[in-house]
Amino acid sequence: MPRPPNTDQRRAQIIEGLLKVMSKKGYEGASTQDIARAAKLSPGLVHYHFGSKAEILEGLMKRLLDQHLAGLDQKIDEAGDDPLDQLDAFIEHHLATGDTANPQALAVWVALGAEAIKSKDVRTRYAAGLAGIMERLLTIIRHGIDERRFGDMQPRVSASAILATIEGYFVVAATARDLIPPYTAAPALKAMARGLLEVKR
Amino acid sequence: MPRPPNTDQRRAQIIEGLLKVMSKKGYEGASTQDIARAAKLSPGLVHYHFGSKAEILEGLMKRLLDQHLAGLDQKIDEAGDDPLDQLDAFIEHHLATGDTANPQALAVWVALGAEAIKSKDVRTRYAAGLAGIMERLLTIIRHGIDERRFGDMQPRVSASAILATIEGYFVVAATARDLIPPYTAAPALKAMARGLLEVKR
Amino acid sequence: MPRPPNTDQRRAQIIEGLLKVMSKKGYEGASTQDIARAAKLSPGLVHYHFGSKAEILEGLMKRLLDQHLAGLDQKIDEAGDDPLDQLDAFIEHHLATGDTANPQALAVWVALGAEAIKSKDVRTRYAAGLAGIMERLLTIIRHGIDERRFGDMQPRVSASAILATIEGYFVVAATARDLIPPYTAAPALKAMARGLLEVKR
Amino acid sequence: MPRPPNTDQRRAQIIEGLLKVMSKKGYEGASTQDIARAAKLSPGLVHYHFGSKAEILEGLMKRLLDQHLAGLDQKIDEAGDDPLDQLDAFIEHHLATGDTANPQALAVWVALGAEAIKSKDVRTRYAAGLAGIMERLLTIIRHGIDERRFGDMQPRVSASAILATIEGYFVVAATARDLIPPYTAAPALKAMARGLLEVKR
DNA sequence: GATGAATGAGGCTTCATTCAT
DNA sequence: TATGAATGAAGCCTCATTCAT
Repeated sequence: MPRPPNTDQRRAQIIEGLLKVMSKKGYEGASTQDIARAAKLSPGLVHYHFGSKAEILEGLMKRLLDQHLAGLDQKIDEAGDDPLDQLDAFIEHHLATGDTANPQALAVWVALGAEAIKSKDVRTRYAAGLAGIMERLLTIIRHGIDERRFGDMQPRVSASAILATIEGYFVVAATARDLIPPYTAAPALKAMARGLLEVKR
Repeated sequence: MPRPPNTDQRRAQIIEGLLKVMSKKGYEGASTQDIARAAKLSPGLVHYHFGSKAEILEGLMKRLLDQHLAGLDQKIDEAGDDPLDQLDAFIEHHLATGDTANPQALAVWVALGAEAIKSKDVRTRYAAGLAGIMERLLTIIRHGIDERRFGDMQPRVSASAILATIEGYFVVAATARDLIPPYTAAPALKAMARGLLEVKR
Repeated sequence: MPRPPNTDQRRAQIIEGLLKVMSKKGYEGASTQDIARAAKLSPGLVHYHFGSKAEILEGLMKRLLDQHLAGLDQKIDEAGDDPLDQLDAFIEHHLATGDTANPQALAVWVALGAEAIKSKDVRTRYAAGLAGIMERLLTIIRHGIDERRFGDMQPRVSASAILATIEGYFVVAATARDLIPPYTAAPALKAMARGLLEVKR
Repeated sequence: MPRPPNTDQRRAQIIEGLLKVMSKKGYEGASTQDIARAAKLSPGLVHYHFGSKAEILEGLMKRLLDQHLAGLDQKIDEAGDDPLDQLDAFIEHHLATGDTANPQALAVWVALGAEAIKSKDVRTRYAAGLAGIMERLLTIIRHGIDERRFGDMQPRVSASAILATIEGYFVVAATARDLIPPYTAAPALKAMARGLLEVKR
């Protein structure tokens, strides 16, 4: 009499465990036992559901990106058809709420950036994540250019600059939050982006 | 007739060893043996010259920051008295040359950001480093405001935004360089900064 | 369907391993690997069941003292109500049987004395152990005084002297056994104690 | 032009260094560097004057014993010809002055006892030291018996018992001094010895 | 004689992973 | 599925000893 499979739930639990631990200790610092404890599971079970620590990380990245992009797409969608509104929605989704809400995800994201340097696998996924985000931005920018709301410039240049600013705010917020006056990140980036995109009116 | 002291040289060698290894494997991934090998020294010697691995990291951060700030100050100085020229010099020092020259230092800097989340010590130093860089930027911005070349805004907001963009370009360059069109980082940030600072003429 | 827990047994095994090794090499000389080998366990397992080498020592001290005091209390109990009989039982429990039986425990006890000088933790426990033994002795002596079988003197002075003699026999037996004529320790201490306690009849 | 040899002085310095360190950290805990530091000498010099750490210990034991026996012989000599006076002098030399004066030497002696269990070399020397001390005691006792001041008993039994008490006081004083009421060690041992030796008048 | 840098083995501990149940 | 014991490699660091000067 087989018990009902709960693999998905367990995997989610474990990924959540890694998220918690990793936000404080990084990836290498997160031992299997730490993860198990944070997930309230036994150590053996972790390797039952994941072949290796690296696989958990893979799962975590996927979850983080999927959630982020889903939320982002929704926000952009809700912004309507105006490219400037869409741009603002894009920026706010990344930087609003006390300049980057969820500090755990923030810390993990920064840790992932460092991990990407060491591991080709992580780098590939991390870059794909950034590319996915940038894709949304490019769509908005191209739309703005088409509508003549933005100047005629190379979208990739502007998009990568905006993306870089967001990434940079993440790093600074996670390591030296005091340097950023509260609630200024999103407005500042909006101003910068307007300069870059030569927004009309 | 003792052997001539060479501690300074050895310490520099070891720090250089950490730099090399860390740029590929991160801090935790850089084992004592790795560092010794990269420095072409015996493992025991590492701990003869440094009390702990953390101390080597401390030395590395100091070296990185001191060199960076020295170069930065010189560039700003050479830029003359015009605040806009100074701003450009500041930006170029960080982002010119194929969008951030020394890839090793770049990778290490990103790794340090991640390490800063885990270790209070590293965080303190890292934040101090960022603060030092920002201080230069604030000086430039205040100078521009005084001269009425920049609009009248809160310098810290602009400074942190510019700093964030630089940090973000570092991360993206180190992890997903393809996303940045070559040689566009400095110009893009200059454009953004002009928008933000309401540069006159 | 988990593997049945055997932590208690394993811990006992490891403590036994330390006892064996320590009796020959002392505490510092007993390496983790030595202990594991003596316990017929893998090195990693030692730290799975004990947080540190110091914890194993703690366990060993506890075991040694608990066993010793349990045996001692039983012997005193069996001696009946006569204080002189109790005293003799006390002395014999420590010094009979070829002048201190278990040579392993003896050697370990001497090593613990040395360790007590270096480590506050060990010192505290060691002193507590001595105090526990002395407590039994004090009870006997006070009982003898009450019954007017012993002279009227300060019990602590006599008790500490008797305790010192026992401790000293341990050291000499463990390091220069030849100096003690066989089977003379207990009788000699009994004679000394009688002089000290002014035993009547 | 050879410089004046100072080997003896240096050796004494180094031995003194070991004494200091060993009284706090034991023999294994006393690293070569520790010893050098305590002796205010360079690490290299330690091995220039002593072939190994073990040799320093050998030197220390010799110094400790020679000094001790010299002082002891003098005290006994000063006590005159009365065997009881000699006995008291013997006891006082070991236990007077706040129950064992020099705490450093005391701690080292206890550490040596533990070391004797591990190392045959140390054991041989340690046993020889004890034997030397006991020899003095035996001489006194035999003298007392001859003079009919002591009863007719086996001198070695009494001597080893007295020696054991002294050793034991050392251990207790070094590890749990509180258990010994101040200034009671010598008087208590005198009383015990009188019982044992059946001292007349 | 003297200095202090250099060596390399070994110690304690952590950890990803496997295994018996 | 689940548990938690078990393994063995590897990491950081200490240390007696040697060596170049």
